[in-house]
Amino acid sequence: MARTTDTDLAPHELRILVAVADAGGFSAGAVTLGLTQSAVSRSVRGSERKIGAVLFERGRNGARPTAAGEQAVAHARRVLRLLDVLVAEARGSVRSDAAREPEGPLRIAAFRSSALHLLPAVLQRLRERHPGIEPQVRIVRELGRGTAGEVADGRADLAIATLDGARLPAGLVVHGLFEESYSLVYPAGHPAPRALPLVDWAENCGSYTRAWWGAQDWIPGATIEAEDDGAVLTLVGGGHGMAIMPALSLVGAPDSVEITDLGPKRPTRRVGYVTTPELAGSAVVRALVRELRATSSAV
Amino acid sequence: MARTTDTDLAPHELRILVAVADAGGFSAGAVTLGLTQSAVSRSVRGSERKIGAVLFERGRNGARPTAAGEQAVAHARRVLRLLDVLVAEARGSVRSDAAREPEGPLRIAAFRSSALHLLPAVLQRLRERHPGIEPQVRIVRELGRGTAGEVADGRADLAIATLDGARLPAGLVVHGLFEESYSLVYPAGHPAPRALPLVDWAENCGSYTRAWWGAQDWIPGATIEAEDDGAVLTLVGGGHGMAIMPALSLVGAPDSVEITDLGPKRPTRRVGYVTTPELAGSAVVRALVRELRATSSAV
DNA sequence: CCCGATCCATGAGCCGTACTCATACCCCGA
DNA sequence: TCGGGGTATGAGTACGGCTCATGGATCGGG
Repeated sequence: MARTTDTDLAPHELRILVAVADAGGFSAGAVTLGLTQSAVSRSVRGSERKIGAVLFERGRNGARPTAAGEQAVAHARRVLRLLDVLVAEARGSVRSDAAREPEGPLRIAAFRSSALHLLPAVLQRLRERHPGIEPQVRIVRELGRGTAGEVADGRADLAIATLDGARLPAGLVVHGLFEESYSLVYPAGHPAPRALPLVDWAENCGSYTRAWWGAQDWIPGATIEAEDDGAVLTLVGGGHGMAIMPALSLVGAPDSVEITDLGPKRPTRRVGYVTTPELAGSAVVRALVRELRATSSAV
Repeated sequence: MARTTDTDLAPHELRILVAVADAGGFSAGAVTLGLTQSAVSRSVRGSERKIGAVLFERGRNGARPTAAGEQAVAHARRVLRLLDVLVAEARGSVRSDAAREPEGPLRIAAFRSSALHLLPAVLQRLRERHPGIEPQVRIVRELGRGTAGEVADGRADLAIATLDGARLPAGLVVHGLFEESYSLVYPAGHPAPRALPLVDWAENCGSYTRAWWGAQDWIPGATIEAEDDGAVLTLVGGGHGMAIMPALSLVGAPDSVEITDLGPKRPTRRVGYVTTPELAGSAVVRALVRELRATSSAV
């Protein structure tokens, strides 16, 4: 005798859950999937009945996941990804059992400076060795849950992240790659850089420089807030201030800025990668990690 | 415009793949699912078309998975399990946001001595703390791919395994729990135990004792092959031989045997657990691992 | 050698379900 | 009170998956 209620969620139902969560509403989710709002509404109700819990709180403007909904959506992303891997690997294993080339899309979330100054070399090596892999880099600001959050939510397969203890990506795989130092940057030839206003940007307000500043006997007179590290560098180059910036942001800095070491007690930050446990073993992620490590150890 | 070919496998299709692989044929798989052979045939063809690879070799009596089929079936089991976990955890998170009780089945593959002498204490603690979890222990001989193979193939959620480097469970999560020593066991009061025949059992032919034997200046005169470590202990207790056995197999050994340490260069083996990346983060597996570690560190 | 047994494949038809369209509902702000 | 975001729901349609029945291959035994 078959179970009276079919309890498992079909892939398209999972996709709908994810789309609704991402889009923030049934109607919006419907358009991203090319479906009708009606279909989405029915599907979500069906999923909720199967699970036995309300997954979305319907409100005036859109729908927001409940606690159970958050759970379900996060899991749904993983199931969908695992299904992709299933198909890709089974498809791949048709050619040769042992030495099979990793191939397929690889979604990378990276913070700005890593995407500009670390990833290009990595991806070039990756492309040379595994032309079948199609990396997709998305620049994500290292704010809030940061790049690791993209992985946690299933929107990326691997994140290049700064590893401060604050962000705790429970249940994710985290590995350090290298530690980089912060340096003082100021307009080339400026006689008294410390008198200049400090140029900072949102992502840099982390725990790294706080402690260092606390130990200094001088504080900057004024502070300028810039959009990102690139803008900071431009401002400093234009003579509008000085900044404390990590090495990655200073790769390829123009001649108009001068960089000086901050001495043995300078602030540092660790850069590493974050991925999900189930992807850590997949061929594509393994290939990328190998190149990441190789490139990073050369830095 | 929708994708012209629907590429994802529905749960029932995955279940059919698993059933066919388990039953060894389309017809046999059909009866285990309560379906028609016709339905199974169509479904498998559909899955093969979606994946783009032949998954089963149809033969005279039954069907056997191809290389791609093995891959697909192992993945299918894992996807199905992950779907179960999705539903269970989302259902569980309906009661309270923070303190949510893990619940649901938890399939454990363990080798004999660990199931007899390690797991009972672990499962008792687990039951006390998480009464909603339903552990199912299956004893698997540590031969071939061993208990870890059960996890790799999706037939168990967690394996208690001996961690010799030989078995390489690529893509799985492996953690050590403790290291245990081998001891010499012989009939109590026997004057010359080394003159007795060596009693051994199939699973013990691992790499652990090999090296040690090579360094010894004596070799046993005869060897008796027993079914498992329990039988070995009985034979030794009956005065029919002596044996080299790991500590777990010697828990609760009868008074009729005497155990002596083999000195500082005695052989040892590592015992640990193996699980899949996607389950490593699930509440049920996490709960079990916690008790495993707690119990093991007390050993 | 043919016969039956035992597999899988395939054609025809039924039925559930997942979609669309259209409409109803609900709540808020102007 | 009405309009404009949202979601829910009724009616009708299309497709996919199921069963039944049959066909085709392959082997072992009288």
